Amino acid sequence: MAIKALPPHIDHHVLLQKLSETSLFKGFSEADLEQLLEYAQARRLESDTYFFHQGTPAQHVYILLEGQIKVLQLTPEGQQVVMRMVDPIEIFGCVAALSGGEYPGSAQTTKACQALALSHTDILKLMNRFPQLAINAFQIMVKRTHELQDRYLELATEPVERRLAHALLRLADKNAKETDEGILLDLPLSRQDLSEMVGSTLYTMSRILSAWETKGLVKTGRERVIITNMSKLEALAQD
Amino acid sequence: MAIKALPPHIDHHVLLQKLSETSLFKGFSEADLEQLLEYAQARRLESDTYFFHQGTPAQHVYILLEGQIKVLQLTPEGQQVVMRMVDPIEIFGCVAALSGGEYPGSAQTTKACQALALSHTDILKLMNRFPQLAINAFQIMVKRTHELQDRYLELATEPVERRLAHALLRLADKNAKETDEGILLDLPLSRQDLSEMVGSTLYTMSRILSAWETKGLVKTGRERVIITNMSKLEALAQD
DNA sequence: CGTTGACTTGATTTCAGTCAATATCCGTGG
DNA sequence: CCACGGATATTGACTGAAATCAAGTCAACG
Repeated sequence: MAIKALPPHIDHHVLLQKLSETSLFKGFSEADLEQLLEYAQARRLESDTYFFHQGTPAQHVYILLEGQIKVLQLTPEGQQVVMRMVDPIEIFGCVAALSGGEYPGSAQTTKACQALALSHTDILKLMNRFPQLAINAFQIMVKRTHELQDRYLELATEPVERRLAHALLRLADKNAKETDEGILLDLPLSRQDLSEMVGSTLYTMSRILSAWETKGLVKTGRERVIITNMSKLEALAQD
Repeated sequence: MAIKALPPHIDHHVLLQKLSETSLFKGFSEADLEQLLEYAQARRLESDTYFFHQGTPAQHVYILLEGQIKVLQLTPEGQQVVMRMVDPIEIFGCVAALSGGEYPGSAQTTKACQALALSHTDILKLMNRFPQLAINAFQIMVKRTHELQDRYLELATEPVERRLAHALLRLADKNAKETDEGILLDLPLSRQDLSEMVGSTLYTMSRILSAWETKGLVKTGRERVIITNMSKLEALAQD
């Protein structure tokens, strides 16, 4: 029950409640979760640090409680590509850790983060005890694969501008914060970051955002994007 | 034991042998396989037809015994992208059918094909009886995801020429056929097909292949590619 | 302030897509 | 057997989207 090193501001019951809503632990009773948590370790990381690095043996699955991370892949030439953004109550590192290989990418924090870690071996044990855990993991994989396929298709067929629109809409889905100016994407978001999500360059991002700003679709600032006209942006993304 | 509609030229024992080597049925005894096959139906399809279409409910998992198929995805604008090629003793349709949604792509035969079909519901039953089946399915998903990630990275960072080189090398891995001229890619392979694998156009494919031919890397013909200088092609793919 | 990192903008280049014309191969049927 | 028609492929000319390169601006922060 006692999770090592979990900071006091996280209420135990709220935590259980939250966990029972994650895709990994969906359908688990409080008692089951208590048992699961026996194995969990808390991890706290500052902004701009790494939970794990590409190519290292995958020893842990993580559940993000607070903050945000991005999963990066690095090409041999050193170019970065953002594979996905992870927000609280999502798991990451699961593909690698469940199959027992190496992490295919690096997990970089974009804010201060609080997470739970479960070791590779413990997870397998737990899956034996709770078959539902394996089923849930499988469902997560399936969903992940679909998302990746969608983005692959996008990358193969759509021009940069539309890809950027899609990327912003996806971010808005998860990180929307209403303000009087519009929908603020609530995360540090440089032109460089955007270009890595979209498979382009920071220059092109800058140009497109400028053009959109004059058209009244967005307001931009240093590492900030505010969507001021959602419907027009959606129209742009589709056709 | 008796599989409906399986043509006589397929020997039962050879079939069992083959199946036990597939990633889905790895580790299964002959007796287990016999039981599994109770549920299997044979499907025979001509070249250039479809096992299933994108967007239809995923009712079956298929195991390809003979021939070859490609899994296509179609954009709303009608552009095709080849997600992967499937060769004998691989399974396809598994992601969708195991998760119970719709097929995310279409499975088109490139040759006459012989396959076994297992229904969605039967597979779930069998997974209960043989937990190893679920584990194997999971491993397949993991591998598939990795491959897709690799190709995503490639698409996001590499120029067309290198992507084509990679695509040909991947095909050579699975469909190599030694000839006196070099390594023949043993499948009907039009410029159009290549462009859909690489995310480009048939014109660009034609130009690149012509250039390569004058450099002595390949020999090309109508729907044929022969790799004559593998090491140079590999060098091109890497850097 | 001065330095630094994020951003913008213009000029230029390049890669690859588009369009159009032509060539080549292959099966089919007269 | 040859001619025709329909894929399939090649090639050239052109265009365009986006990358690259190069200044330069702006805001934050010690």
